[in-house]
Order: sequence, then structure tokens, then C-alpha cells
Amino acid sequence: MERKEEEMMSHVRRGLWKPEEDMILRNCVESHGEGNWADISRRSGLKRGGKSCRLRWKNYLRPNIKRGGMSPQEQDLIIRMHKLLGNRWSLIAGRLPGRTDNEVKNYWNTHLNKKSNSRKQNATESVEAPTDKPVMSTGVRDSHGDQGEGEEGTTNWMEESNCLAYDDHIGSPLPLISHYTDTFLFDPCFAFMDCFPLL
DNA sequence: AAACCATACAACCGCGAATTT
DNA sequence: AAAATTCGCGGTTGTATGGTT
Repeated sequence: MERKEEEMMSHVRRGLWKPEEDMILRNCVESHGEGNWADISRRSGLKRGGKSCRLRWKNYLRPNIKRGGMSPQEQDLIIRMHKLLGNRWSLIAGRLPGRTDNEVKNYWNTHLNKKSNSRKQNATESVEAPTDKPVMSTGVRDSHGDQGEGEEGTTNWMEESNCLAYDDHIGSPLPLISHYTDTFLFDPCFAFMDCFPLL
């Protein structure tokens, strides 16, 4: 449906955004506010779909976006959060001020995935292979009921979480970045984490 | 200098949830 | 209650860039 709508718009532009487009989008969002992306797409006059506008704003134009390399603390937090939550990039990003889910996901796939795998490999050489499943694999969003990953896992995560008190791969305590972004008021995952400052 | 390859990251796609009509 | 619309997420793809041969 959305697609159809976008196709109907004459010549929807795709690919990399130009600085002029960024400027137009920024002005448009600043004057009309975030939210209705289809409307912003129309008002801006950009030949971009609402989805594309939203993505561009959220990942690059939004104020307080942090660019550049991840600090060791951020890397460490991503690894730990990923272990805890799995590929819940938006939740992980919510814990990293100025970072977006897309950026965290890309960073994981290009840098940390390998690192984590090699660590895992080293670990398996000396110890039994640890389970790959995140502690909270059946998290908040799985009220969606998709993926069915939690089926066999009536995980007692409170119990399992104790295993994370000392991370066997890294060994330093999880830095607690105590901020709550404007996008969430209460998330059980974070509440969980805040109960265990040593995680 | 050019061709090839690997890596990093920006953007797109498809899907499901939430909201509106 | 049902259909239509919009939004957000995670997976995947495309492309620019740097390194190597």
C-alpha cells in the first residue's frame, strides 16, 4: 500500500542523499515537526518516500546524533547488551546516547560480530560451548509473537542473569549509562538491567 | 596505472504492530 | 469490527572507499 502510494508519486528518488536534500528535509521537519512522514515527504517537495525521509532524519539529521568511531565503553556495552537482548538494535541503541539502531547494527555486523565470534571460538577451545541465545531473547517486542524463538525457552531469565554478573568474555563491569531517551518511558529490559548494576 | 578484492556504512525492503477512518 | 494507513524494526543489499596485486 505504502509502496503503491510511493510508486504513484512521480519518479521516487532513491540512493544516497545529497546535502541539498538534507537541508530541505531538515527545514521541513523543523517547521512541521516529526511524525507524519508521508506529509513531510509531500510538503518538502523531495522526491523521496516518507520512509526514506524518516530514516534519513532519524539516522543522520536529528539533533544530538553522535558520529564517528565507537568508544571502548560503547563497544563493551554493545557486546553485553547483545548478549542479553540479541538483535534488538533499537533497544541497544536506546542505551547509547546519540547512536542509532542502524549504526549499532552496522557496527555489530562489521566489527563486533567477528570479534565476538573469535572470542567465542577461543572460549570453546578451553571450555564447553556456551549457548548462543541471548538471555532475553523473548523480549518485549515478542509480544508480537513472531519468530517463535521463545517457544522452547521458558527462560527463567532472572536466574540466568546471575550468570552475567561476571562476563566470561570480557571481564570488566558493564558501564551503566543512565539515560532514558524520549522514545521510551519504561522498558522492562532496562529496568532489568538497572536492577543489576554489575551486568 | 589499472584491475580486483575486502570492508564499512548508507539506504532499501518486507513485515508486523499501532493507529486512524 | 474491519479496512486502510502509518510507523518502526530487523535483515539485506548496494555502493563508496581503501588496500593489494
